[in-house]
Amino acid sequence: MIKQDIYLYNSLTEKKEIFRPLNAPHVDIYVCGPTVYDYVHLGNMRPVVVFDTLRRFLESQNYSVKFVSNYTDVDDKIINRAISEQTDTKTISDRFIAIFEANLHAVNALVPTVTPRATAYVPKMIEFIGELVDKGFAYVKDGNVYFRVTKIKDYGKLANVNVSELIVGARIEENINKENPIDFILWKKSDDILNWNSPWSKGRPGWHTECVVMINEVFKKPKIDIHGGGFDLKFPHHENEIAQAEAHSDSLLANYWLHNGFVNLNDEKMAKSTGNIITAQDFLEEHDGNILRLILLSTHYRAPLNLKEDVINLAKTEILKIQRALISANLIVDFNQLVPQESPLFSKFINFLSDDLNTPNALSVIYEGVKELNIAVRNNDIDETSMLAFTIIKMLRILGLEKIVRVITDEDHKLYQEYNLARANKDFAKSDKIRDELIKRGLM
RNA sequence: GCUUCCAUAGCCAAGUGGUAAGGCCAUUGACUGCAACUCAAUUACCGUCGGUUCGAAUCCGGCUGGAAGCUCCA
Repeated sequence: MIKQDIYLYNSLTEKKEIFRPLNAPHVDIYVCGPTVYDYVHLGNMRPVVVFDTLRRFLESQNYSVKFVSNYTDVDDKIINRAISEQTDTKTISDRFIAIFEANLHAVNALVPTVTPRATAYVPKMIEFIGELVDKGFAYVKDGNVYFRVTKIKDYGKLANVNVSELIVGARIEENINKENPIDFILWKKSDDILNWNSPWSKGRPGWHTECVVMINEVFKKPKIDIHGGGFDLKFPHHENEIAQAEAHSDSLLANYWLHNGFVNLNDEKMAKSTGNIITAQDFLEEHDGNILRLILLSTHYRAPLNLKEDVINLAKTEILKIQRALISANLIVDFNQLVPQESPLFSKFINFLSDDLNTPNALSVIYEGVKELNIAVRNNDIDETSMLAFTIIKMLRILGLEKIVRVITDEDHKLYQEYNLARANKDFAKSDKIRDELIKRGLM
């Protein structure tokens, strides 16, 4: 039973639309994953957290989600790295996939239903490209295959770019092989260390083709519900995916195109080219993954997010605030026996998430709950405490922040009771000693 | 050059036509054996100029400042 209407901002139409899956309650989501040639940086973690949260939210609303995120393991950068390290590309890919997956785990992202690797689908890509050639949407030149963009009448509809202006824009590299400067490559002739035989040449597929084919193959259909990724992928990557899907299957590939904003570092774009980056690995070695997750959810997913020291400290403080409230609640109610009853706050929370995944507002509901919980605990209102704790934990789980909930042991309970007893007996020397221990355990 | 987007308190950040959510910080008070925690109270006319409107942070236009895309990129 689906609970209520959900609105999502669709980049394709540039407006919020009511979300209607093609085959409810099933939802198909594809998110462009990383090219696995190096450590990912914090910017790469944004789509991970955003779309994982979308998935969790949809599942909480009783949708059954097939969540697919690929690994691009066919790429010049991987080849170059493999050559410079005198190894093969698979070694490089495997290494950085493992690191990336550890990063995903650290931010408590659910494991995707499927994580296809481009290398596993190359024969299908060759087949796909062949069909485009047969249909006249692609042409072969010197062993390379290019997509004939002019065959797509409204090319540019996603990124809102104009073909003639693009050409005038002149930053497109001159390539005399192409019929048109904006045509993009589907098959690249190459005898590098990573290549496949094709009817046109020994070579490898183009990046834009990889995603389309993986979507077609993994979902076994030409059109899915949601396609996500960073803003920068809108053009040309997603635009070109759409063009190929239209040519191949007369489909726009996905009904809803979602794009997350960028992460800036100290007011500058986070980019490897300028060296202004923090790798996810480095950040997560220094800070808890929940901190990163909270930071990424504290700003609406489409807005830019500026990372700096203050923001990290703020996230730490906020997590502590939630933790403290739940600990004090846990000291008077058993979390294993919470009455499964939701506070009215819960529907407010869901309403915010239903409005284009407004996580900042959703978080504000959690803080509201925290305040109510603190009051309930102080009043020793067991029923209210139980209900609020249940509700807050449920909300945290939907945001993927449930790991911040501390587990209180029997020993902790006992210690706390001793503390209260000592205070009641005005044995302050003893109570202060216990207090130190409680603080040490993070319980006060 | 072309195309988009953004500009809300010391900081983070919602709100997109009816007189500014939430959090951090700060100040004051309550609670406390002292403290911490917690609770309560206080703190913004929304970059700027002009227009539309009974009414605008919210719509339109100019200006200033900033960002992104047009090339690999989350």
